[in-house]
Amino acid sequence: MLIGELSRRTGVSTRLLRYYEEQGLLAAGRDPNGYRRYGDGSVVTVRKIRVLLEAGLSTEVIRQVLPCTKDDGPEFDWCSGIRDILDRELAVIDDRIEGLQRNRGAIAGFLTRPGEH
DNA sequence: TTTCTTACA
DNA sequence: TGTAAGTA
Repeated sequence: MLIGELSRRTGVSTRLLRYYEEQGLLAAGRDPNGYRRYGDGSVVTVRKIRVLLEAGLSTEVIRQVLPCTKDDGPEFDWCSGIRDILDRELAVIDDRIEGLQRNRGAIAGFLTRPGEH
């Protein structure tokens, strides 16, 4: 199928589909006229990419993790060092949460202080 | 009409 | 990401 059909079947814009390819997430063949040609598997690949993206993973992490996903559900077939990569992601998220909690505490403090208005 | 690349908002 | 331009 061409990019337009893949776009309709996945709900992802052609712009993004080309971007995914540029990021090494989605493979595409080429027709003699230069048009990208996709196989049926591309539909599930795009769905997996979306799930992973919604988990907040960067395209770089997805590139490493995608080849180790199972055909059906987006999730994994624990090969290579996927666990380490994902564990590291969890750690950076925890760090962000800590920082946000500090921000929250500071702002909440401003609100509990009697205003001079 | 659809797709392609490049580039700007 | 959307969109414009100029093609094939």
